[in-house]
Amino acid sequence: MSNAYNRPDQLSPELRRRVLETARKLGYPGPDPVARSLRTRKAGAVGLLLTEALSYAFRDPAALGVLEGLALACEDAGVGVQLVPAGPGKENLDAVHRAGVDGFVVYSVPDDDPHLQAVLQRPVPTVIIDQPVVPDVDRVGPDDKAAMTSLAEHLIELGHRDIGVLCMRLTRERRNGFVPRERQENANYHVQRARLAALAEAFEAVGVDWSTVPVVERFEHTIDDGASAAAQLLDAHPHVTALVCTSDILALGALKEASRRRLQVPADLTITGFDGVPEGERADLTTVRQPVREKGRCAGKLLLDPGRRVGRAAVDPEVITLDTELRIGRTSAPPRTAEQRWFGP
Amino acid sequence: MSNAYNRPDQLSPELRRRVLETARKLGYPGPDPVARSLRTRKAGAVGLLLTEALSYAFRDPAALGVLEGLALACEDAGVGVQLVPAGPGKENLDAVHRAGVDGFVVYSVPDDDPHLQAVLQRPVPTVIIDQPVVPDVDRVGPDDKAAMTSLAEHLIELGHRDIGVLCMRLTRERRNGFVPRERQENANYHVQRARLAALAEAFEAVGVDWSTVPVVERFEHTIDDGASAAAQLLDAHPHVTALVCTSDILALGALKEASRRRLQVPADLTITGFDGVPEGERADLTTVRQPVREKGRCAGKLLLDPGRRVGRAAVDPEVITLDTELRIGRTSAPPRTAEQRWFGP
DNA sequence: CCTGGCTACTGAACCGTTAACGTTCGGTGC
DNA sequence: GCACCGAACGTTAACGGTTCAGTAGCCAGG
Repeated sequence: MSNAYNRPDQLSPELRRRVLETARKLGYPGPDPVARSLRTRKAGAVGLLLTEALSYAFRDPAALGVLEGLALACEDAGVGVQLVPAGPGKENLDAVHRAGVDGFVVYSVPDDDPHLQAVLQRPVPTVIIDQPVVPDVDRVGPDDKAAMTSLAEHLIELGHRDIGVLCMRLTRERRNGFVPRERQENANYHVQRARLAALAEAFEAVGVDWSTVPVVERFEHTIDDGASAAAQLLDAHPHVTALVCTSDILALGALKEASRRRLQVPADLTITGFDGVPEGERADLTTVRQPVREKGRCAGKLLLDPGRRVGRAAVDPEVITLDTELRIGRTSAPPRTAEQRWFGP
Repeated sequence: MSNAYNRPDQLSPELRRRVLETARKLGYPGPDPVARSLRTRKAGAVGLLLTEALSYAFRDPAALGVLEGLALACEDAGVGVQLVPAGPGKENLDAVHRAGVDGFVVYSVPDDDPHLQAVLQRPVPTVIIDQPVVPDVDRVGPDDKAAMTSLAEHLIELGHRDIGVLCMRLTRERRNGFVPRERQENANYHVQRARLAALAEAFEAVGVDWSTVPVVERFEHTIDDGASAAAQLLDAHPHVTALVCTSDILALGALKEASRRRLQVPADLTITGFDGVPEGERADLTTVRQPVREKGRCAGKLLLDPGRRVGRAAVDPEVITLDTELRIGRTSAPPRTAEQRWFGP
């Protein structure tokens, strides 16, 4: 029976024909994929764990790029991609336990995410994209520290010393507003932590007291939240000459707010992003471009590469660091001097 | 054992604790999802079949909307969404056969798609979005004919009689260029067929000879292909006063081409789309808005509603028609009169 | 004629879980 | 003190396919 479908060479064409015909007559719909999976120990799909509501992934262009890259890699290998629902707040660990997949790709979850724990307990290979860093687990991501450092140096070279920062959520609990230094350093999102730390280090190196630099956090990652964060920051610190945003989305929001306030970018205010999403490109944003699609592709390949694994564990846990590129657009320029501020350029 | 995990109420807390502890000591990773699926006959996931390469779905905002809606519905029900790779060209029916899912959502495939056949042979419920229409299978979609008729009437009212049409692929085989009427009527994509037919009917009703109306087809569905289609059409028929596009993406391409030619829209040329995607909204495109997200949501709900099914078949196969809305933007206006063309408005 | 080897096919064990069923036992009502 | 009942727990048979050992049948060589 099984042979008739899967090994035409093992039996005579005549018998195969007879078997298949009888099967058809009996209304047999072909081998059951689940039973097959049980026996062969291959589900033919990889799971994608996102910390966000599923629908969010389709809003954020960076997440979309990752998804696209992963889908591409999986398509090549002929396996499906299963979106595992794991919204924040409502912990649904069962979704992780119940997913019939051969491996997981975990995208950008906080250090202490319980879903991640659940994934790691499953006896299947796992690749983490971006964050967090877990010992003995493959990871794909850019060198956030180095990338942010190069961006910071660009701003420093331009002459900015009086900056403000807009960042994404730092913990799983909803919180918005100014972030004291301690919270920055204890953030559960490794990527945000690294970017903030890189900024702090670079600016302290040129004599800026980081504790005076305003950092505003937003839990939701949307253009509107970026705008409101920019507003909050500019209201309290109208003197800043540059807004450094830890994502392009936030930067686009900042641009929106700047335009609402009739601030010239970059003449009155420099704004920078991070990611290099198409929308940012269109706005000619100064940002760090990272190969989002490549991240997904790379993660998929790593997960599916049969040579790399014996049993459940990676042969040799790898951390793949992807190249980033500083992209200088039209949203960054030297700050106005005091005179320029009063008399115009 | 099973009870310890799934029915805490069936045994004493003491025993449960002991069982769980021993399990942990033995390194038992929890019930195997595949074996569970085999036994319970529930995979905890629904498959999404797209006729396009998986990565394409992440490019087309309309497809993305559908995906988002479906993900939303599935998230509510706690089931995953599995993207089934079924790129065009390379037929990979096995991907359909091997997918361990409780049902399929099929999005916009041609009438004669072999993957669709494979899906229908599987003993699981299926919902088709948009196309094709298959007897006894649930379908969710707008009334394309009525929607396109209302758009046509808008153009007719404005005074357009000399139009050109840009449409998406009409068959599975790659083909680009002008489309003779016969090919329009034999298109394997039901939606395109319906939209073209509605246009033809409406314009013939006001005396336009449809066989003189140029229709240009593009296999790929991108802004650039829309632009090249517009170029091809305008080169051959510079006199048209309106370009009707069967999708917003194509219309955005047409806008791009118009701007390249320094044609004023809508003064020199009216351009209309179909779908109502955010990008079109931003361009203030005249279009037909259809609730793409709702399509996905609706399909998911239909598929997962336990009351609607006995065994594999739908109790009462349903065709859900979603409302559309004519959205008049700033890309449509009355055509210039002959004098205006020579002397300006 | 017997044996050895080859091919074509058959049967049974196994994958890990769940759900149904059977057993035991302590408690309650008469 | 006996009969009955329900809760708690142990046992077992599928679920449907794959795989592998084993058998039957055949032909060739000794």
